[in-house]
Amino acid sequence: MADEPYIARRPKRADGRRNYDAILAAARKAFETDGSEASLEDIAGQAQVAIGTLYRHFPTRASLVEAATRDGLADLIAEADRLAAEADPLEALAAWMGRAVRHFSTFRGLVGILTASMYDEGTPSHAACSAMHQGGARLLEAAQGAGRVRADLTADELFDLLSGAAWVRESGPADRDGSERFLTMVLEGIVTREA
Amino acid sequence: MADEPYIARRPKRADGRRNYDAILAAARKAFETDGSEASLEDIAGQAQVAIGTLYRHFPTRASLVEAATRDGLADLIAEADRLAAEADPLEALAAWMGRAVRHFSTFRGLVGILTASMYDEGTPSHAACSAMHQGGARLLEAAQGAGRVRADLTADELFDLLSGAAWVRESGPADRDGSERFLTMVLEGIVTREA
DNA sequence: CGGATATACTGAGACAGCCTCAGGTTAAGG
DNA sequence: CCTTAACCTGAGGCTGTCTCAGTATATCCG
Repeated sequence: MADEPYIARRPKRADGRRNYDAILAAARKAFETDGSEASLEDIAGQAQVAIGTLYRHFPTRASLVEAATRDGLADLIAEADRLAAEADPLEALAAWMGRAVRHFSTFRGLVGILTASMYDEGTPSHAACSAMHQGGARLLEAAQGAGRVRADLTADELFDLLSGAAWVRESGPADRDGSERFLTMVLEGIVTREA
Repeated sequence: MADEPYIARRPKRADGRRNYDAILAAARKAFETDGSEASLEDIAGQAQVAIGTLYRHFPTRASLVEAATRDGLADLIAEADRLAAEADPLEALAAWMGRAVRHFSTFRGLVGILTASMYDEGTPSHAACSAMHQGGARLLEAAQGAGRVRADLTADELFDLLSGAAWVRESGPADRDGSERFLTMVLEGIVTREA
């Protein structure tokens, strides 16, 4: 608890809000193009704002990434709740896994930041990551309760599998998205089954 | 074929070889500690060599990484051949997968470089990566031929799974190596089987 | 409307890391 | 020894991060 994680707050003054939003929009575009390591100076330039202004609103790169992906993560968490109400727990889990992988690989570098956030409390995205962890764990437990998923799989392990799939998606060649098949293999296993 | 990939060659003069080796040793240590993004200036400093000397021997970071991991990759390839001679094809494949994952995560950032090399011919590690790809593919085919592994799994997909596991290993918390269980899940699948 | 004031903006500059290249050094062969 | 190709050096240009002293202005309130 040495220092509070920076959660960028929407500022009070009108010009502040304008700049905050402009920076966020520029950041989303830049992250999409160049990944999470996009130049902050470029982002500031695109937002027509001096570099100091960017740092005023987003003191760390992680805080900017967090703000840029906040809505998407919230959607993902909401989706977990929605799917939990579905009839088939295995289908719900599988569907959510696909969605999670897609969110994790919104842009290059995101999975890494999210994974780090999961285990480091002093990080802007930690709270949201924990919430997502819970959502995923609930879906997993439901599927396990129904006897559809092996009982010895932990939520942490599930997220390892999801992160791996997301990493493959963001790192592989542009013309091949391996994550779909990746998840199939994870679900079904690569070893043949006895009939 | 625009430009040849740069494979660092052991230089001719005695002082050149000395420096080359010193840089390589320093690089291995630095990569281990700081990952593949370790400061090249620091590495040069540790090797008691000016920065220009480092660049003379290793014109790109990738070429230094390639040289630093060349032996390990060669061992891995040799191991594939050795295991191919084993009795049980599935055991051979599984054993090799574990070994591959361990090599891929020798230090932070390696998997990314290796994955990029796999699909980009203009890269120092491309040749070795291709050889490794072949070795893995042979083990896979053997296991598939024996009916032990699902026939629709391609070698590319296998490497996706391995890369994912390696990435989890290098990115996860230091006190938990998720790659072991990761591979178990990949092999067996997380969905329960009908008896 | 006209201060007062907290909030916000600016951009120069310190610093770190990458990479190049012109100029100096030296090992090795004859 | 002398030649020469191989090698080494480190200043310097460049990009990018991050800070901070100085300046501007939105907003509130009388």
